[in-house]
Amino acid sequence: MNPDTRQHLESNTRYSPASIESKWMDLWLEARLFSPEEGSDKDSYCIVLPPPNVTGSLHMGHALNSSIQDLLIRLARMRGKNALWVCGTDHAGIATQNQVEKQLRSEGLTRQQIGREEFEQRVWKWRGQYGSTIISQLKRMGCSLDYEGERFTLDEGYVKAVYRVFTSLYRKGYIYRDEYMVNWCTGCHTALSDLEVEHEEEDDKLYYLRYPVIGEDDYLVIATARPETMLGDTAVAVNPGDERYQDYIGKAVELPLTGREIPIIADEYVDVKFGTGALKITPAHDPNDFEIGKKHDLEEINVFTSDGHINQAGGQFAGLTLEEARAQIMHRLEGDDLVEKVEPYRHAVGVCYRCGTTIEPYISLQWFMRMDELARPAINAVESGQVKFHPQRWAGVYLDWMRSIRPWCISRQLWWGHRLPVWYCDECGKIIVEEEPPTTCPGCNSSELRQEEDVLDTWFSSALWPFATLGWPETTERLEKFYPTNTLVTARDIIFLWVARMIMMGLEFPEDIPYSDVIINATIMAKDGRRMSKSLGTGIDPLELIGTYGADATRFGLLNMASSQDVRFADERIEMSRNFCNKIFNAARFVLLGVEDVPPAPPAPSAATLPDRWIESRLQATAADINRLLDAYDFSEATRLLYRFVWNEFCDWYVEIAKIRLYGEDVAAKGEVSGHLLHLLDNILRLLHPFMPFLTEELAALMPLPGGFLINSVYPRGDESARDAGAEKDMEELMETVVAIRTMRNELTVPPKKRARAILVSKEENVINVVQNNSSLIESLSKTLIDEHVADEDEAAAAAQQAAVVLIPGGKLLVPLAELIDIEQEQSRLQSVISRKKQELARAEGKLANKNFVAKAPAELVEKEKAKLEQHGRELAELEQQYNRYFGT
RNA sequence: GGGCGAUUAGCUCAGCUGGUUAGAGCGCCGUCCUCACAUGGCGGAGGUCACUGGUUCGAGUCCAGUAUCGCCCA
Repeated sequence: MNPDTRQHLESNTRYSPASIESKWMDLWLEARLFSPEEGSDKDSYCIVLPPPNVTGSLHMGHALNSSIQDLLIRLARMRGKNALWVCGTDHAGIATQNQVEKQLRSEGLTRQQIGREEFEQRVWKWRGQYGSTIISQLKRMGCSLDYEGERFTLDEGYVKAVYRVFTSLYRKGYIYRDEYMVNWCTGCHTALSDLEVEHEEEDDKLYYLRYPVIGEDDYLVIATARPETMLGDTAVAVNPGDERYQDYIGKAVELPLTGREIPIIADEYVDVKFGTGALKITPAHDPNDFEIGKKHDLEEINVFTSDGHINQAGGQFAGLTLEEARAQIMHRLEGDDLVEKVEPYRHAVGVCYRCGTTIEPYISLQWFMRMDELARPAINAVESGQVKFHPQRWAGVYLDWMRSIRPWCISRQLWWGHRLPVWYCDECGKIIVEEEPPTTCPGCNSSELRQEEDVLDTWFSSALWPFATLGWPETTERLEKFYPTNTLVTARDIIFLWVARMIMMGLEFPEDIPYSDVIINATIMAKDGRRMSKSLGTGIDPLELIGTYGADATRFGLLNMASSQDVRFADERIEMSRNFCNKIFNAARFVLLGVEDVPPAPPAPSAATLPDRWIESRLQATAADINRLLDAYDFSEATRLLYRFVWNEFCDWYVEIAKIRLYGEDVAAKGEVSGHLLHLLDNILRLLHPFMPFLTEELAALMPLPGGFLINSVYPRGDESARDAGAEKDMEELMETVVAIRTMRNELTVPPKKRARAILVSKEENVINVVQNNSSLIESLSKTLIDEHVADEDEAAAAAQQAAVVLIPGGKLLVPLAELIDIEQEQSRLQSVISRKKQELARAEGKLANKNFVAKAPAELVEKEKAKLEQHGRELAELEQQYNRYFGT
């Protein structure tokens, strides 16, 4: 170690992540360690990053999600796989267009003013400026993505894949054009698919309106939440079984404010319990009414414009916004005494997932994709277990949706995205669908061709992500090697938007599943137990966490708190992880600074002490368990296991015990323990690396061991057969002994520095050996020297007149009191020890008194209880004897 | 309206196929600035496992129902 490094380590008692993190990311990138090896014959492992929205920035979901993905990809790499984590973003049609339109507005412009071509140029420019925000944030997280191979859903090659898929599906008849009712966002001015509409409960009003019956002095009262749609009513419907309205069926009402005459029809769909049981039917503005309209051959009168105003069909109200129209219509109806009442009404309202505007059901000419045939093999892939969900329950969610899948509206009235590869011939009306732009119409030879204005749903292109990013439709080396990919890690709200569609498209085009495992990561909720919400201000910015605690701690903390269950965010977890990082840093400081000037001897099993054998056994067991947990995707349990091993076993015990030899006089022992410490630290760093890459890489670089980047080192697999059960048992008893002494000392308020001595009372040879062979260890850790051994009570009584008694496994210790503390304290302490022991005895007695337990429980368990009974009974007797000897009865 | 999930210490969460003295982190109490670490050490207190029934020798764990909260779908 060079003197500067030494000085730096000596003077810094706390781990400070900031400078180290950026340093290592630069070095990794420079050494090109994140890209797969070309022409490698290693097994492949591939994850595709679910492409984040190019306008997006890192939120808690991404942070957790990418922590998991990076853990998996680093693990695979360390396990010797040729690993590829595909990087990139999707073009996010609506979101990006909205961003740029906002920018234009600030310049007093609209996209219509500058035209489509210039608008597209503006968007590309915007993307160049802001589009890599989230990618650079992933670098801050430490993510080892293949940044060099970053993809974008509007890349040249990617567009080719999209057009190939579109034309193919069109020719198979899955894609078609139709005039149909769609979800229309008046804010974004486009159609949306069902999945892009979010439902929110809202407090609204239910308006009861009177529609006069023609030719009679009577009226029907209908209830509606949207009175402004009445301008487009073309019928009133009642349930055919509703006795209240039998006489009205077949008659007609006069539609107020318009004077139009509309029929009263009967339809089973009408719910007699809703409102008055009479329903206004507006086929152009309600999906259910649309169906009823088709059935009864009603006219569809569209009264809205695409930007949320009343159109010419709305007569005197034309030009008003929907809100204004509602107010004016209600005002007029009130004036005509046609309002029965208005009630408060709570119902779910559909809103745009991008801008929050209320969605209007709207009839328009759109492109659709039929999904049922595509869904069938995708259902089968999950049912058969070819694609597995983790946790498994999400497979059910996927299957439910897939089994009742509906046609997908794939066209969007936007200028940013993949413009449909569709041309219309104005001469003969032919529709031409080609990957390459046609020059003349194959039907009439006309060159007057017009390309479709609409673009595709962004999710249409991102459904191709697992293979389009690897080069499909070309047969590239990447596609051959990495498809199908291995694992997809994503949030649950993306199961339908992505996972389902990726599986369908994968099976249809490269004709294989896109990945075999789908991990649905937990949702991190706000502290109020609900989803984090920007508008409520309950969101937490992961970048702030990284700033405060470091990327490693943020990653470890997120993995620790998020198991398969949703979890409320708790910064204590991140703080705990920050402290853990600091603990590791300091343990490494101890090792690195302590072993530096001795030649580290390799750990020789024969020379190993009990603690050496114990910690090695624990290391092997821990490593094996970690591997098993990671293979089962149980990341949070893996963090707990690592924490326990590093902190509670290595730091709390082994390091403390190592100090005896490290700071002692015996040079050979010093070398041996140095060897063990380096070996352990090396393994700990490698085990931790996929969880906290920066700190571990930094510390590994300071190790006086050969080897390059830790990121390229071998992940310890652990070896169950290398476990040393005897050493583990002996060491556990030794630790129990130390803790028992410490507890006694604390309870008797013995000053921490006060040295004490103790007499071991035991007849068990192994106990005597272990205690005697490790008396310096016990002394160092408990400030109590066991310097005498007697076999039984009589000898013990002779050896110590007045002593505190400490039960230890296989015997007890007598700690002469005279020099320690007063007798009374020991008396009350002993009383509480006795009462605790009585409880334990009673528990075992109770179980064994139950005849059914003895008869039916496994013999092994019964034996265990009997052993407990015996042990507790014996110990209680000894304690009571001790008590009586000193304090009378 | 349908489905899924949760309810365990003051807080945030673990607890695999039913059998451990029900665990962790934070917080709390006591104590210690011991030469890796006060983002620390040592010791400790704290739980009728939401409720009601059932299955079982034995239930936090399995079954049924109830309540509350959350998420998704319509």
